[in-house]
Parts: sequence; C-alpha cells; structure tokens
Amino acid sequence: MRILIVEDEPKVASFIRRALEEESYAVDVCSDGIQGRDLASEVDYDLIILDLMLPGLPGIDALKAIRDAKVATPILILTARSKVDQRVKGLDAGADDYLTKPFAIEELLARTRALLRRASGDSTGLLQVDDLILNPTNHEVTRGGQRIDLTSKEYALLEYMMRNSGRVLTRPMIAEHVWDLDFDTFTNVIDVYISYLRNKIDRGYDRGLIHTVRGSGYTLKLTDA
Amino acid sequence: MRILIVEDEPKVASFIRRALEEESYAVDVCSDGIQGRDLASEVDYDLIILDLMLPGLPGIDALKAIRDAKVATPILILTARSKVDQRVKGLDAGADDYLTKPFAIEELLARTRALLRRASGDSTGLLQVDDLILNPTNHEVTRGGQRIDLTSKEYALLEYMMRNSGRVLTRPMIAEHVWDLDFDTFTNVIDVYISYLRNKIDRGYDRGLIHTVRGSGYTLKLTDA
DNA sequence: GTCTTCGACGATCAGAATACGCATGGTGAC
DNA sequence: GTCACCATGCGTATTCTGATCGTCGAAGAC
Repeated sequence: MRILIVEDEPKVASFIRRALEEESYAVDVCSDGIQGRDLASEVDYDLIILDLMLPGLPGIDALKAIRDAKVATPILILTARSKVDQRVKGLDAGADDYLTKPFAIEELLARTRALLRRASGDSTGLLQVDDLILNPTNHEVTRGGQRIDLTSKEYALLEYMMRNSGRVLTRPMIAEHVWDLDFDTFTNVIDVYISYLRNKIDRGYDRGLIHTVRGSGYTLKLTDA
Repeated sequence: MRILIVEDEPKVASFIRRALEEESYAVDVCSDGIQGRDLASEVDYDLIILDLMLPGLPGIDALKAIRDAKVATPILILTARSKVDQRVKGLDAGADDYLTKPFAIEELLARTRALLRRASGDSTGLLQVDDLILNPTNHEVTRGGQRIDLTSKEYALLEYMMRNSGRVLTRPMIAEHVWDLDFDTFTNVIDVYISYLRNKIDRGYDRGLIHTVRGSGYTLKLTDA
C-alpha cells in the first residue's frame, strides 16, 4: 500500500508520514501541487492525501488536474476548519473524503483504512523469487511475465516453497504442510511433484529456482553466483 | 433518490429535511435507531443519514445492524465534534462518511452529492466486471446492456463474487457469505448455483466470466489473454 | 591427487486409481 | 408455478503408484 502526501508544512507532513509508516504503509511526500500532480500520474498510488492550502498550484487545481489525468486513486483532502466552501468544492471536484485541520491522527488512520478498504483489489501479499511471482489471492503464478497453469497440488507445493524460500525443506516438512497428516511416508509423490513443478517453472532456464539438497530435501531460491 | 434521516432532535431533522427536499430528494424521517434499522432494511434507500447520538438503540448499533442486514446503502453519520472515537468506530463499522455537528447545511448537501454520485456512477457502488454490471442498490444486473433476472440466491452469489472479483473464492468462503452459518458442507448446492449463474450470465459468450479453479473454488474475472 | 567403482538417492514415465466438477432430474416449501 | 436444495451418475483432470533409469559422491586403488 503506497500513499502520497502532498503537504507543504514540513512538521505536519512528517507527522502524518510517521503515523502511516507505523501502520506499514509506504509513504512518499512532496511539498507542492505541481509536483504532486506529476507524481500522482507517474506512480500508481493507493491513496493520495492532499492539503488544499498549498503554495504554487492551489490544491483544488491540483485535485482537478489529477482527476483530469484519469487517475482513479482515492483522494483525501485536508482543509482548514473554517473553509466550508473549500471542502464543498473539493468534494465536487472529485475528492473522496476530507479532514479538517487540526485533526486527530487516529482519525486520519481510520479514514485511510476506510478508503483503502473501499478501493481494495487487494494486491498485497505477492510472493516473489527472482522473476517468479505468485499471487495468493487469485492463485496466479507467472514467471518472467508468462502465466503458468498449475494444478492445486502443484500450486500448494509451490506456495509453501515460496513462503519458505531459501530454507531447505525436508520431505517430512513438505508432507506435513502440503499433504495430509496421514501421509504415506514410503512413497515418492513429493519427488514426482517436484519434477512436475520443475517442468512448468524451470524448464528452459539454465539456472533453475528449485534445487535438490541431496540427503535432505529441496529448496527454492535464486542460484547464487 | 430517496433518503432516510434517523435523527431524534426534531429541529435538526426538519432542517435537514427541508434542505434536501429543496434539492428534490424524497426524504423520510424517523426518530430512533430501532425504527431506523427496520426502515433501512425494508425500503431501498439511496442514502441514510444517521445521528449517532440517539435514544434507545445507540446509533453505532443501529449502524451495525443495518450493515448486518446486508443493506449496502451509503450511510452518512452525524456526530458531536468532540467524539473522535465515535467517528472512528462509525467508519470502521461500515459508515461511508461523517459530519460533525454543528455543520453547515451546504456541506451536508455536498457530501450527499458525493455519496450518491459514488454509489450510482463511478468508483464505488456499481459493481462491474467487463460488460457485466451489478447495481447493489436496486439489485439490477445487466450484461452488455441486456437485463438479467436472477433469483435472490443467484443474486447474492453473484454480488459476492463481483465484490471479490479476481480472487479465488473457496466453497467454504462462499458458503459463509452467501449461505447460512449452519451450511451443510456435504452437498453440492454451490456448484449447482454456479451452474445456474453461468447459464444466465455466460451463456452465449465463448469467454465466460465465471471460472472454475479446480481443487480450490471459483473466481469471477475477465479472461486474460 | 585423480580415477574408477558401487551403492544410495533422486528423477522421470506411463498407467491405474481417485477425486472433482457438472448436468440433470427430483423433492419439498411457499 | 417458482425457488431452494439434494442425490446420482458420468466424464475427465488430477493424483498417486511402482518400476526403471540417471546421477552423485564416498571409498578404495593406483
């Protein structure tokens, strides 16, 4: 989740930034409307927090510019308590929400959650090793941008390995996590599925991501130089 | 456009009512939370304005009850300026916006416009995947402009899938959201309803929107190239 | 140190067994 | 009649088995 703050008062900006970063959002700050507008169209933010009282390009114009650029990111505007008119214009210009200064930081966080939840396509939680990417929410797997179709066992195995990439995973560990508890130890299904995965994921790459650790198990990682 | 006001102070209620009626909205007023909750689930409002400081059922509980009743209508809550905590809880409980008393009437109108626009026109409110459009406020579903009639179970399933389009939805997830809690796991109702939906939505299209994810569940999305 | 041998371990394949998803028809409630 | 739900049976993708083949590396010979 990446958030842009457009705010000229350094104190306020860093105050908000810290609060958001504590909630583990990625935060960018810029201090004027022109820069804000440009950043907003270059970077795909999840939320923009925009102070309407800015030097240079007035906030309301920056807001309109962003919306004119077809940026659909939710926008939360900050205004002075007294400027009712400004807020009204802001909402009509396409802001999704506003806060009046001064505000309680807790409130800002709540509004942030609300806006993000509303807009959520939830793309967080991507697993990535080298150019292999796995999206747990839609079970989509790609390598180098190329989609890879996996059966559900193959997928489960790969997800487990990606969540533990770098570690050596023994057969019992894999069995426990990917297969049932009453897993028959005297079978080679795991080897078979590793083989299936290699075919679908590492085939054609001279440096595969799935490595055999003889005598122990398997590991998924970037081949070290 | 029909709006419900839940407000116990007669003066405030009629003040808001008059302002909204001047903007030619249809306005209903009730004075307590229980009645408000019932009305909200009986009538298909476009917006609910809910005072959090009510006698009887506290406003926050009324709010939760309304959301629990699967009412998707945008809700604007009114709170006292000082009660930051209440506002935060309100937003987290599913309110879409709030105003602090006392407020300028002009501001209420602006927020009303913003919420209604959001609910009907663009980002939030209307659910859309490809040319399939679902309007939660009136349960209307169209594909390619063509109206589609759904039974209520079919509708509930589709709405859930559209709200989570792109994600893989497992049978337990679907059961929990669309069926009761005491759902019998050993039946194939879900499969059957998926089949019904496919017949009504994807029939005639060579690229359907409902996809089976073998071994996991189903997902609703645009077929990727 | 290097080469060869040998056994253990891992990879792979094809076919069998299984589980899964889907269509369809039927039942009961309203 | 309509709607929600259930049960059966079928075709097929997926999973698993078992056998064979390949490979790694330790140990001994030189």
